[in-house]
Amino acid sequence: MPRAGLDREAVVMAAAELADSDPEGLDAVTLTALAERLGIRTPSLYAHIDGLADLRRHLRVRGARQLTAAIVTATSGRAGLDALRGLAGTYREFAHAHPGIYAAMQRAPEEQDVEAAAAARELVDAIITALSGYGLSGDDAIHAIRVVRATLHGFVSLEQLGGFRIPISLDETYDRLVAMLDRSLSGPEPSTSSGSGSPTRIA
Amino acid sequence: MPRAGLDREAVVMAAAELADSDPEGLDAVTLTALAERLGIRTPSLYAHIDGLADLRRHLRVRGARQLTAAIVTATSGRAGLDALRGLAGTYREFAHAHPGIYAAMQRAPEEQDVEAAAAARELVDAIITALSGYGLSGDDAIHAIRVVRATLHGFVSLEQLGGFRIPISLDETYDRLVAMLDRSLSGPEPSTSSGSGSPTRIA
DNA sequence: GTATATTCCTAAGCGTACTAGGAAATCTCT
DNA sequence: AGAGATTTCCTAGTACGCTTAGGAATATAC
Repeated sequence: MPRAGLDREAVVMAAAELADSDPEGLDAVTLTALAERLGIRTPSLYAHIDGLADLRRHLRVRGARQLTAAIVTATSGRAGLDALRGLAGTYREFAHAHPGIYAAMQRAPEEQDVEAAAAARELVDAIITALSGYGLSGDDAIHAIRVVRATLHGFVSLEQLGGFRIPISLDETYDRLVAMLDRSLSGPEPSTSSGSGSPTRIA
Repeated sequence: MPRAGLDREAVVMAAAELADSDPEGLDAVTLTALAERLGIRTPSLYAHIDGLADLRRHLRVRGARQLTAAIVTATSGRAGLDALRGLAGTYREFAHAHPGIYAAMQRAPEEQDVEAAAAARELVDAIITALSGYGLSGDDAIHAIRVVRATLHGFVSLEQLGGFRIPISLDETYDRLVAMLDRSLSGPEPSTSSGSGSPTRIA
């Protein structure tokens, strides 16, 4: 019996392609379907991954890294609204191009998964770096980054769930949302302030 | 063999309680676990629901209606920032109190599911009504409502996914997010305008 | 009180994840 | 190049969840 010459990368990549291409999305990623796509039997997958949960974990980490890289390339050398637009555009495009992976990233990781934690942290760091031109610091920076992440994720998530049904431009809505974020990031710190922590903490 | 005296409402309610109480969340809602909780055998559930997909559908609709009702009671008689705060607070509290149901609501409904579509529409209508005090109209209103929905959902979703790890007040972040929305809703229409549709369209 | 409908059951099928254990291919090391 | 060790892949089989079929007991309608 000839070997397929697989390794973990190939298996995870195939799973990612399956998740992104199948209309069922992430639910289409069964070990059976994945093995069939790779031309091997289901139990043979266990030579490369440690079961379905482990595969999903790899998908999550892979997606986070991919998105991080895309954000870095899209925002390096840019600042302010320019960087924010790059960030927002990249974020949304990633979700459109990789709906299955984006869905996989929306599962809470295990508590002790250090690899996933590191990948998530790098993603947040990339966003912080992209928005560093706004000159945020201390707790303000943390709150601001949280607001940006929540807003971008919320829009993309609702868009993917089919939450917007009226036939009016979603691009326009997204532009306005980005403009709102820009005003919020540029504007004066709100008076609600509660203590100023050490500068350049991480959100 | 005595009967348990169930009906569909009781079955769906038990499923909701299971989803909200179990640490596994929505994944804990299997027909086997649900039947056990109700003291019947798995196939007996089919007298009340039409399988797992149908059960999830009912959970989705039930959640949307519950959230709609909560928003209506929390915002009626209030306007402007007051109403926005009521809306935002209710939204977040609902997600905290009902994590399983909120998760169930984040699954794309079937295309032809008119009941789910109606429930979703009523939810959006409740938000529109809550924010009517801002005097929005036309396409601006649609974009504004979309931005509000995306932002609230995004924050709550990230919060549930464990996306915020730094030990800095999430309440404070949420307050700032709400303040940002208030400024955006109150401020002048952005110059990006592209046509003004008929007034009081629905987002 | 009888006929009908509903609720619940057991039995059985199918699909998916997973484990055990073995054979063939590849790698390593001299 | 060849022997031993490792890896990849296999078949066989278990466990569990969803689902259907068909029957018996209970509630409901007239």
